[in-house]
Amino acid sequence: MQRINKKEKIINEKNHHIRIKDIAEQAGVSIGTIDRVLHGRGEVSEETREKVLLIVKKLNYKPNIIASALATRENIRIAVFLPKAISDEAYWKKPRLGVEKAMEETRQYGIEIKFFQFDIFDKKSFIQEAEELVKWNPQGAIIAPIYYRESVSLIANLQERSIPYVFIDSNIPNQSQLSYIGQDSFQSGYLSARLLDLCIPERTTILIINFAQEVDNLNHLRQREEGFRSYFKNNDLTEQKKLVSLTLEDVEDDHFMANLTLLLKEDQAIRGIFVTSSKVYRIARLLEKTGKSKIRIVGYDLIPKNITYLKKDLIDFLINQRPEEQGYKAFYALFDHLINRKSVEGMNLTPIDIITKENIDYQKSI
Amino acid sequence: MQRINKKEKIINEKNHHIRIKDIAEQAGVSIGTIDRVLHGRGEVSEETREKVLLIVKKLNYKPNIIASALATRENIRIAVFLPKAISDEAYWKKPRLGVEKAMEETRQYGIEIKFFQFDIFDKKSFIQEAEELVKWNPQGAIIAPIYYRESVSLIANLQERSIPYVFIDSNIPNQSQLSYIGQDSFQSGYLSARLLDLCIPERTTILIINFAQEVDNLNHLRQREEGFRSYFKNNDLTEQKKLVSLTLEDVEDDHFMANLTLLLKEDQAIRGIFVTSSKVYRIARLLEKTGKSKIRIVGYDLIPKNITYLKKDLIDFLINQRPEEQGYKAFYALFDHLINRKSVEGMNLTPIDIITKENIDYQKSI
DNA sequence: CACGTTCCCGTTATCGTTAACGAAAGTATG
DNA sequence: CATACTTTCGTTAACGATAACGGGAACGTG
Repeated sequence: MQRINKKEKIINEKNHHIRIKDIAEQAGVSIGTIDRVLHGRGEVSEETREKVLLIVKKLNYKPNIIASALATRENIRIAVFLPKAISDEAYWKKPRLGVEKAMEETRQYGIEIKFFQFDIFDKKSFIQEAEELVKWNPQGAIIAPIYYRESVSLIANLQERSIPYVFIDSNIPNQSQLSYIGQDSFQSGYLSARLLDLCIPERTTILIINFAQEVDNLNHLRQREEGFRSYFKNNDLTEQKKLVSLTLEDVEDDHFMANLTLLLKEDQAIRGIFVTSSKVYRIARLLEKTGKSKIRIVGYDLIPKNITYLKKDLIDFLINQRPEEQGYKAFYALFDHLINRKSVEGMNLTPIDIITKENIDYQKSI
Repeated sequence: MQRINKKEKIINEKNHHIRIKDIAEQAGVSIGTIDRVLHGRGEVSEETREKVLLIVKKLNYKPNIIASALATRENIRIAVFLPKAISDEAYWKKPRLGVEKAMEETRQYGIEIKFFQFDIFDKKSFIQEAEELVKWNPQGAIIAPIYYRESVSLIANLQERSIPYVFIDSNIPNQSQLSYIGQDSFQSGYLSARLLDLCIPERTTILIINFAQEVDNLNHLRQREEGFRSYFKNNDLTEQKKLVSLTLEDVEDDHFMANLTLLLKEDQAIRGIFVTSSKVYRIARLLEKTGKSKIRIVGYDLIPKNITYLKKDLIDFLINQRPEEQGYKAFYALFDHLINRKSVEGMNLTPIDIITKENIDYQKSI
């Protein structure tokens, strides 16, 4: 008995696909004309244009991007607009690494990347780099829209030149971004609340700590706290768990240290701390000195200092935003749009990873 | 002042790379000869072979896989050897989806995939499909080595024909697999223990439930339990938490239901249940009827039934193995090896995801 | 009518690699 | 020495898309 197994076999379309040559034949024109129609290059009469487009559609022509990449002479330029990473271990290093990884994978496609990195504390540098970006005249851009007003001005500029762009990390809704890649901050706060709620006894207090002067993700911080509080509201736990918000100005201050230590000593009901940013290591450092006892701590981001305290059991959970993956995906969103000519998802919410001492070593960055 | 920004600009190598033509020129031979040397095709004298290889190395030649894919006529065949998925929602559907996704992305590279799927309860079908696989004569294979002895025989066969293969889901150490892609079961059990330990009070009992007759991942189940128990040993918690193992034979049995219900009623100290497999929904289903009260439940895999109970708060944590990603990465391991000609990581341990009701909707499968 | 200009289009070299074809030289055999 | 065969190599047409080049027709202008 002969087994055919046709269903099991996925035949690649390499051996039977539509080429430009085929369209040209069907339409009775030259391949040069097809090229002009498909790329809006040169002049074509309306009549032949329509005829060609009809046949392209009928035959369901998909360009061979391999051949296209090979034949294209000019590089495609993609601009990456991110905050400067302050140190090597800083958060903003990571999206950049993701972009570079994706770039490395697509080396042969002839894509040129240029980073425009602004000082996160200096609005002027934001504006200046934005100008440089536009001057470079890229075919696509990856943008972290930290400053709202200035970002809107930048993207208006891009819009005008019909340069596609994707947002990363933060979103500005209702713009014409090709895609947004980032985390749902509200939900990550909501999740953090669940984790703390599971881990600490009833009738206790939870501290929510915000560090001020974090310009770059003010919105994130707010939404994380909102999500955190919503969890307790939605689950009717407001009676059971007391939430106390705290905004700390200058973290290196001894004053701050003393105050918080005092607070923790006085209020023995405090059994959980939620830090809305990656600065959670500062709280952990403090508790390392004064003794952590039974307090559970949740914070954000896998930066080295946080990982150290996670492994020392001084931080219990870290929420990971997969920043490398965000850069990686942002690049591929543009790649798919510009090179692959396929549609990309407009909203790409990064998974919310729960990281503990036990799974941190298995977490791949990309 | 002119800004150069050279450091910021990554120039793509498209504009200055070494071509086969360049090597041919340097070596004083034809491009046909280079081709023969690089691919071991046809006859070349030892003398010219060495000369060419020297220059290839000296110029650090990297083939342009774009051009290579375009010029290659014959498809590359990759065999995928997995258990048959019993239903649409079954676990084994997922690695296949991952392979298909990767396949779709590399459509233009001319790769042909054929699935050889065996009945997981029938060793004979394993052997038969393995024979079919070898007969197909692929250039690479993705293998889930469920049956140890039979797998060893299969890969001996592949070895002989120098067909590279990657293991997925389970590993057989010290074989010549190109890569292993799967989870560290021990560690996932260890992590589960941490989660339950965090969530339930001291001086309580935890039930470890194994479902028998799960041929496909007997080893996984064992290692998960081992990891789970190790957590309590390593952290000196054996006094504090009592662990009780339970192996259930036939889960649809009323007897089982009655027994477990009784056990939970009798022993009020039971506050946590760890199910070592994706069958956790059965326990959840049971507790839905009898009342869950304050018992925390951890289990494996994001199959639809489990997700339903997770959202109903009847399962607290699910451990995700990212099965789609495993298939996806297995494919790319072979792709990198066969097409990209770059080395691949021999050990690729999948991240151990903690999934709760709050982050399940943000979990991307690939 | 000569000339320039514009519009529309066909032809073809090129991207870097593959692989088929066959040529030239050397070796073996009668 | 003629013939067949082997070894070693060079040449070249693909792969599919791009884009430069230039040709011919139509039209306008003096």
